[in-house]
Amino acid sequence: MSNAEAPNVVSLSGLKAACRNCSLYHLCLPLGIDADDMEELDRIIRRRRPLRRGEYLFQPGDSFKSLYAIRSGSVKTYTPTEEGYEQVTGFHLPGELVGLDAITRECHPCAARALETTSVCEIPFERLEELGAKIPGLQRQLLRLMSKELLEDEQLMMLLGKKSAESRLAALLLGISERLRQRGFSPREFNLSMSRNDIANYLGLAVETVSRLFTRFQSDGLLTVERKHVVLLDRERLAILARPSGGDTDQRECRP
Amino acid sequence: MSNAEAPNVVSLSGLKAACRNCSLYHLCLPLGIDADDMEELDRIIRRRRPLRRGEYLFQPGDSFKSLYAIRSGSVKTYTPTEEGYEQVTGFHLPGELVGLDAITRECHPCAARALETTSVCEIPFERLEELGAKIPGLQRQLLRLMSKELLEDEQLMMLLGKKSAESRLAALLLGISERLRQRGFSPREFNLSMSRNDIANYLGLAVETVSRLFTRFQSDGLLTVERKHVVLLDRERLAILARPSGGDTDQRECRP
DNA sequence: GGTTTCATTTGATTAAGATCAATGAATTTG
DNA sequence: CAAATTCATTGATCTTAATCAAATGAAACC
Repeated sequence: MSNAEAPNVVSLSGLKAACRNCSLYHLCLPLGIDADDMEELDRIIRRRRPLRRGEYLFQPGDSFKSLYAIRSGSVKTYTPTEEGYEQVTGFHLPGELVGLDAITRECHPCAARALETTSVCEIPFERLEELGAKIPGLQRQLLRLMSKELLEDEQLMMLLGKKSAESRLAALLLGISERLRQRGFSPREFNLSMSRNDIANYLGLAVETVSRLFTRFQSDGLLTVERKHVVLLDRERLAILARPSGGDTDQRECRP
Repeated sequence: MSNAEAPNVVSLSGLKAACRNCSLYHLCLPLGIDADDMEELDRIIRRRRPLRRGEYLFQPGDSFKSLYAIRSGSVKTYTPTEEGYEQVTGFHLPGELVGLDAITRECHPCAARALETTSVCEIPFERLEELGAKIPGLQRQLLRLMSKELLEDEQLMMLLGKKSAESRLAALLLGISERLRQRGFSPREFNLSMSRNDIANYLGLAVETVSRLFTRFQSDGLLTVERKHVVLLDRERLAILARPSGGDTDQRECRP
């Protein structure tokens, strides 16, 4: 996954800010943040050396200082449960923010770990808040991003709550595909940077089940998969699979 | 569930604002919002006639204008999926905010429906944002609340993702218990305002399974249940059940 | 008050996915 | 490069919870 070219965005030419190349930029700019504000935002952002696979962005209990925007690569977040086990809570792709769940407690409830070589921008939260007071659009955008995150979590809950193993994996793949598409990557063909184990853990399935599903999906002509590399051949049919398999819950619409 | 008495809060006496009696108040006040600001906040809040069981606070697709704070009663949120089915995404108790997931899209992705007679405060979001610009503590508190919501969703995801039916129900009961406790209600004894069907739907289980589990929990001496009324007799043991039942995922801690 | 309707409980059977066990491929390490 | 280790796949069996079916209980309606 290389950096995406910026599609139609208003006059970037005068902007020397490095944010220009950040996918997050596309999320901010359309919402009333102009070039001047953008530069100001850019000034508070810290760039860091890229993380290598397996390195931590933060660990549970670390005090919350910054949000992180993924520029390239990918990250998994997970919470260790009692005695060594862990539960993967999310995979984060370029252009996404990590660390939002730490704001309440002022310390990170989960760990964030690079799944591959990953570069991130560090956004010191205090400075972001100060800036937010000056730039109303930014404040609003931050709330919006968090709201979006909530929405995505809800969708995942729906997935985990109800559906068959098949639906879960189909929905995960389509979800990743869609997120990549939104950022200008190919929605059809991509590399799964996470292990089968991570996927299984995330979806609440056994590794073996995930493996079998990939095999089945492939022989059904839905996709091809080789190791990490996936090509979605029939997204339509995958979308059908991703839906509640049959009669889920029978609460038809009733009146107030 | 009747209204809770306010526990130790700083000099309320001079405060004529109705927010004084709202559980949400306890969430706002500790975080740097003083009495004056509070009055201002109070002025933008609209009170509405109580909802009866089954009435909607909003429906999917309704345009997003306001957040709602539950004052008493309870609400379920759910998203209708294709063709009549629904997925319950949350139960909301007094003192909790509903509607945060609508900020991104400016329209509600889910429905909110009263599970019993419920009174809410309507907080027009535009006005709240304006006020947020003036009162830095408020802005911060709003982010904090959203972050908290994210955290709770993550915890639920962990629940749904992985665990046995037993763990799920135990965790739900303990979760409700804890939320009630935080608001000054009894954590030991309460009424489940939602139907078994809602519980099953929320937890991703069949109704029959939920019913059997209640029966089993009761005969194991963990709780007593009669219709809606639940008494948690052994929260310790419930907490053990709520944990990942056995070897979940075997990813031991490895080095960076 | 009695009937209809809906919610809940209980039992019997079935199916989906977990677990156990083993092998094969790929990456890392010395 | 070979050995070691991790990761992925495949097969066989077992467990859990879903599904099917029915009965009972509670509440709403006329």
